[in-house]
Amino acid sequence: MTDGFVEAPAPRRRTRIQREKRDLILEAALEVFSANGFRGSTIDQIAEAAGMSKPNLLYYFRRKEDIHETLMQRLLDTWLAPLRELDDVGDPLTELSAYIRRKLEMARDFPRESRLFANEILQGAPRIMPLIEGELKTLVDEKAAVVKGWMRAGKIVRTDPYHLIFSIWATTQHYADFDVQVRAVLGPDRGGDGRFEDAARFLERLFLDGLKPS
Amino acid sequence: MTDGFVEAPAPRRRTRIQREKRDLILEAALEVFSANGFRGSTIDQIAEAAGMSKPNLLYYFRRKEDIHETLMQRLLDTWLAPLRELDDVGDPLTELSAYIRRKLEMARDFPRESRLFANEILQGAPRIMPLIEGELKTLVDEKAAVVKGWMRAGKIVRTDPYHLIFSIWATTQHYADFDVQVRAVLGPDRGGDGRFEDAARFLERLFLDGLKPS
DNA sequence: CGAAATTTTGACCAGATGGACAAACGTTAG
DNA sequence: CTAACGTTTGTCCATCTGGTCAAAATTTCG
Repeated sequence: MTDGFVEAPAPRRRTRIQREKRDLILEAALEVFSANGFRGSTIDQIAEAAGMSKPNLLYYFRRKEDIHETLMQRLLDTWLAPLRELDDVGDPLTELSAYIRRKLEMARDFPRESRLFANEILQGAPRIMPLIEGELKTLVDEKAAVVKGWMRAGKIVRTDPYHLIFSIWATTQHYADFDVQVRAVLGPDRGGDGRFEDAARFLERLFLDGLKPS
Repeated sequence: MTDGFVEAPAPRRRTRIQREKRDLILEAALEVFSANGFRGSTIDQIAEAAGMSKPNLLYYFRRKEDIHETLMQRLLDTWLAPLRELDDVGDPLTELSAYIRRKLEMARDFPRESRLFANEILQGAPRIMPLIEGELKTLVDEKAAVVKGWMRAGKIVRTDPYHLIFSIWATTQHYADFDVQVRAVLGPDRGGDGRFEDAARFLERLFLDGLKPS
């Protein structure tokens, strides 16, 4: 009774309906939040997208913020998964290429997640700063150390591992976050489904060899 | 009387006060919009930031959307300036390096502009799609052709000029749009003012030579 | 089955927000 | 100086929005 549960109805245990409906709401909220941002989204919109009434939705999540918080918490794991897979053993250049490919696949397959995250960071990460400074930073530090090891071993060029990770994030997430711009600029011909493969080819080349002709 | 002016009080000509106050409002709106997004910002916030009352502000801009529209229109020129300077003559690799440096300087010196733009694109560019498909696309097409010329001449590696431009946008704007994340991950030591120089060094290296050790 | 617990709904509320308006106040040019 | 024009303010309004609540409907389980 006194322990700090933040979620809506669960004094003891989640029922089947609660699990189902909460998932439904989170899916709807992902759709709405990622398209309109937190403040740009209304509970009514989410409720409608989830096929239920507003008071009904509020039975499962007391407050709008709770939905967002739960969503972000679940999201972060998915979001960091590709980086988690970056493996110390195995050929460095292959590993990095694979990481870039995985991140690009995520931008293609989970653009809503990417935009939700981008939205949050853009606003100064008011609701997830602890996660950034905690879980995310820890993982980046760990993988930056791995990359540093590769550099010391002469397997890849000596540069800044942090900025390397940033540049991979930036270039890949760009295809989710700035999708409308990418499609508009490429035009109807080249902006179709093939754009991710083109991007993959380009990025692989860029990160391995740069632009200077050999 | 019948020509299509959208702006507030100007049946004929702007007065001195109108020019000054409108500039004041646009500056305040840049601050507020870039931090909270369009829907997340209120006229009251902008009015307060501009040091005037809400009705007074509404005397200069009839509607919230008008402020945003004017802001975006003025912004786009500044924003595309670095790309405009990309010059056909001159050494390609030097030109590209200079472009990257200029874009990074813009991310450093005009982060609010970058975030405002990112916010708008993230939401699907509902208010500036015409500018994207028009002015922006035209310029990119033009400069992509220049880059293509360099490739044909063997001055730089043969890849996709559009994705090259995207990757420069993405990596540089990242330092404005995702600033809080960058600073949080780098930590208090390395997240200080030096981060832009580190980024500049890293990006120059990446775009020229890639990661593969020679 | 039938009581208890869970879920759903309609009605309602308070505060925020975009915007209208007329009256008061300032400025400027003839 | 003063009339015309430009600027500022206080007040007001309709709508939107997050959230409450009690009653009704449904599900669960002994």
